[in-house]
Amino acid sequence: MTEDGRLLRGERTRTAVLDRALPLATTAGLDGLSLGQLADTLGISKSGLFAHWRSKEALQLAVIDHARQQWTDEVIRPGMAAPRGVRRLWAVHDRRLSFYESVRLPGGCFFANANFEYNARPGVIRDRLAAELTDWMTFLTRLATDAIDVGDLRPGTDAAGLAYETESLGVCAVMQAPVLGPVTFRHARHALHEHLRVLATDPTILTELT
Amino acid sequence: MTEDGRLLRGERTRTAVLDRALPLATTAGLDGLSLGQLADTLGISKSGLFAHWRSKEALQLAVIDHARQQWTDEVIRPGMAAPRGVRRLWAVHDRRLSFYESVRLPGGCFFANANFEYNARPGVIRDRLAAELTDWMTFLTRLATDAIDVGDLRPGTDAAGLAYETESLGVCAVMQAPVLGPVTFRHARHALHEHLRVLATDPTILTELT
DNA sequence: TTTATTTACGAACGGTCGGTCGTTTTGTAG
DNA sequence: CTACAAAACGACCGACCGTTCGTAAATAAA
Repeated sequence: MTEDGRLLRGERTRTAVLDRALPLATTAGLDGLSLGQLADTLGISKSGLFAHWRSKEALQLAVIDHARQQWTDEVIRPGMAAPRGVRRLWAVHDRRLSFYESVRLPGGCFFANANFEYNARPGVIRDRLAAELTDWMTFLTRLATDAIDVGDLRPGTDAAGLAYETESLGVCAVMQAPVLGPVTFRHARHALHEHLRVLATDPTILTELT
Repeated sequence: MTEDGRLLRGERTRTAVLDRALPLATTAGLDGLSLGQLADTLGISKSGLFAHWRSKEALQLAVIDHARQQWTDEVIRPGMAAPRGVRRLWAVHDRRLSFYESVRLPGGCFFANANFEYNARPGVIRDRLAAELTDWMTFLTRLATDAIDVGDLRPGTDAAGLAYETESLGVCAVMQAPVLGPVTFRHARHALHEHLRVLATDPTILTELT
């Protein structure tokens, strides 16, 4: 956008629209996202959106890409800065919780909301969301496997199971926090910490983590 | 309804409507529930619904009550038949997983979906859903506390934390099963089983459970 | 400066939404 | 049988939805 706030054309307009669409889709739902409302809050006309995306569905898919990009930049990449092994697994878990604990996004996690919304609605969007979830679980499993490989966790540890538990604790903390309060984040941290302590070859590794 | 399938008036009509509305609201969302579509599939007129509920919101609240009733009858009550202590906590966890594992309800768990849908939408419905979630967590915590009181779990065990982990594992298994497959149910059972074994005063109690 | 293309606009479309109204049907109580 | 109230109906309302279209403005290329 220009210095006076007006939108420029082309790519910059597109990212500006997606920046605005993501929080709207997070709170109102990816399907409940209203193109009219989106255009109004951007100060552009509804029909102008169709110059950039051929349909609402195309825009929704772009929102998903945008959300993944943001998630990668703000959560995964910083978490990956931690040393390999169980420290990195913990860093990703902790970053995710911190991200939502500091109320960065109203409406909770976009991907969790969208997955729930489209669980029973076949179509292109559901397939895309399913692929994102599969990728994410593969990533978590790889973190767990690495923690086993470097010797932080006992050989024979169920990497996929550990990834599943990490994901469950994280998602539910974000989901239930608006109702049950920030205690859910403490529970999510404590539960995984306890479990890792049981699985660790040297429990003292865990004591130095938050 | 009469022997030829037509609806009678009064209470029986109301429960017939709710029986039909609950799966629709589970798949399309409590807000995405369409009164026109609901009336069509029931073979009645849309305006006829307003003879029983003054507004869509009133019907949505009735759907929540109906879902809770069904949940109590089909999941909680059978689970409570188990002996006190850790066996009962496990029975409730297991019943919940079995309920959805056998594909009883398309669209997953109504309450989980609705909670996600209304997390960022203040209003009467959100308040009601929040109350339901609070009640449910209180119930789970009570089960955990009881398991401690009867001596199944170590004194000093974090009952609220255990309840939180139970809920997280159960919800996410149902949520992710459509994408990741039934392996999520195995993970949810295995993870809680492992955790309970760590917390148990006598681990042999756990071996006799599934 | 002229030309071509992208970008944005306002108006309008068909469709669905929740909701209202007057009327008719239906069950039940007297 | 009569009278009354609950229940169901069809027609209709205004609002909003995603989408299209013809056109005008803005940019980039010539």
